[in-house]
Amino acid sequence: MEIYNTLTRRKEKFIPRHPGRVDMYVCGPTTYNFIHLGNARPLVFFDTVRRYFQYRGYRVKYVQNFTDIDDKIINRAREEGVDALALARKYIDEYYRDAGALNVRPADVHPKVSEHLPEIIDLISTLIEKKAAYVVDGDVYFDIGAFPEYGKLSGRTLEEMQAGARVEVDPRKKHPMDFALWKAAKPGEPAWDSPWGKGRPGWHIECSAMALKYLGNNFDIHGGGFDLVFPHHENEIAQAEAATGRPFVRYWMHNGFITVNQEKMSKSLGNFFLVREILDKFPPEVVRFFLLSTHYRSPLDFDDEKMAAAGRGLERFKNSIRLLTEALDQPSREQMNPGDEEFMAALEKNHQDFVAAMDDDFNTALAVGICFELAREVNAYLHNAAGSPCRAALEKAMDLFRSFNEVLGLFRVDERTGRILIEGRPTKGGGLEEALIDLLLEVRQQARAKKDWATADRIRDRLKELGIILEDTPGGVRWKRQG
RNA sequence: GGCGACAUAGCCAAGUGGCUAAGGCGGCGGUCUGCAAAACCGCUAUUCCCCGGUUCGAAUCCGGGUGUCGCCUCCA
Repeated sequence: MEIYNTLTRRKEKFIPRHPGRVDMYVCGPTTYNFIHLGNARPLVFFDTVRRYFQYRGYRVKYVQNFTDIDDKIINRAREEGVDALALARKYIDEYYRDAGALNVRPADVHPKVSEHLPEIIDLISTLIEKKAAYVVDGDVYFDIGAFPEYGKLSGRTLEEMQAGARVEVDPRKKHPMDFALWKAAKPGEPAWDSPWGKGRPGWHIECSAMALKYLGNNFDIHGGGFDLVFPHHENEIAQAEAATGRPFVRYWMHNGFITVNQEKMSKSLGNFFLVREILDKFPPEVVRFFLLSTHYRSPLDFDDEKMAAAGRGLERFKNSIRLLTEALDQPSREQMNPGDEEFMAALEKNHQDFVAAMDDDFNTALAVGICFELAREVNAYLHNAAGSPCRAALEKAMDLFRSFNEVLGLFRVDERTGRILIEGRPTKGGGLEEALIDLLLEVRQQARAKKDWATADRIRDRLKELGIILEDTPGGVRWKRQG
C-alpha cells in the first residue's frame, strides 16, 4: 500500500509501526453546533480508510477526539445562556446521530478534552521542564525557538511565516509565532486548576496529549482536513516531539476542502450546510457515495445538481444488486460453461483492480469506477445468461458486491442474512404498505390482461407520484421505492 | 505581500513518460416492451488551459504565461 504523506509531500509505501496493526488518530469536530458538510468529508473518508485496513486484515485502533472546551463553545453557550460543557455534550450526542446516518462507525476511543485535563497539564509541565515552554501571567506559551524543526509539516520557514504575518504580536511572547498551551481564565469562563493558576488548555495541546495517551509515540496515521496542516498539526508535532524527543506520527493525511456552488462554505454567503439539512433532501448513501466519488485530496464542489447525478449513478448499483438478488432467489445451474468461466475471470480482475485502486493512496474515485464495471459485467452476464445463470458465478458476484460495500460503506447490511439493504429506508406500517401495493399490482395485472392500458398506466403513474416505481418484466412486475 | 495546490468531453471524474485517454451523469441510435422502466449493444475528448523546451516518445517531466482555489486568523 502507498499513502501520500503530507510531511514528505510524496506517496510512500505504508509500513506500520507494528506488523498487522494500524493506529490512527483523526481530528474530530469542535462541538458547538451540528456537524456540517465540511466535517462530513474527513469523517466519511477516514472511516473508509479504517474499513479498508480492516478489509486488508489489519487490526485497527481508531481514535477521534471531540474538542469540548473552546472559545466557540464558550461564546455560543454565553449567547444561549447555558453551561458550556452541557452545550458541548449535547452536540456530541447529535454528532453520533449524523455520523451514524452516514454509516460512519464509532471510533474505538472518542476522547474529550474535558476528561483529559491531567494529561494535558502533565504534557505542558514536561514542556516547561524541557525549556520548550514558558509561563507569562498565568498563560503558558510554546517556545518555538526550542524546536528547530518547526515548519516541517507545512513546509515553511519561520521567516516566511513572519513575512506573511497578519496578526498583531503579543509583546509578552518571546517569538511572534509562539502559541498558547494554557490560557489563564477570564471571569465567567470554564476553568480548571493548574500549576499556573486557573485556566484552560490551548487548542493544539489536547490532540498531542490525547494521541500520546492512547497511541503513544510514532503511531501510524494522523488525519484531518487540509486547513489543519497549519497551524494545528504543525503545533501538535512541535508539542509532542519537543516533549518526547521522538517522532510523533509516521504518516500525515489531509483531505481537501468542500466548496458549495464553487464558493467556500461560509455563514455569510448562506451556503453553510449542515449534514442533517442535506439528509433531509438526499439519502445518506448518496451523500456518502458523492463524497467518495472524488479523490480525497482533491477539492470537491457540492450542489444539488451534482448530488442528483450521484443519486442516479447509485441507482445503477442498486439495480444491479437487485437483479443479482433476484437471480439468486431463483433456481440456477450448477455446471459451469465457458461463458461462466469468462465471467468469473472478469470478476477476479475486478477484485484485483479494486484492491489496487485502494492500495494506491485510497483512490476511492477509481474504486467507485470499478464498482460500475462490476455492475455492468453482472448485468450483461444476467442478460446473456437468459434465465439460466450459474450458481457459483452469481455467488461470487454477490460476494464481490459485499466486499466492495464493506469497504465503501454505502449500503447497510442485514446482520442476520448478510444481504445488502439497497432500499435504504426501513419499511413502516408493519407490512400493510406492502400488502396494499400488492393489491394494486394485482388489480393492474388484471387490467393488463384485458389490455386495459389506461387503468394499468394510471396505477403505475399514481404509484410513481407516491415514490413507488413499477417495472414490468417477463417474469412479472417488480416494484421499488424511489432512490 | 508570503507559501502552496489545481486546470482532462455538455457536467462530474480517474489516469503523472509508451497498450485504443477508466468510469459515471447527460445526450443520440438500436434491442427488449402494449407503452414505459430497468437492462443490454453501439456512438458521444485525434486530444488533456496556452506557449516554448527535454525525450525515439508527454495529459504525464522542465521553464514561462493565463485562470481557479486554498493556507498564512477560528475553521474539516
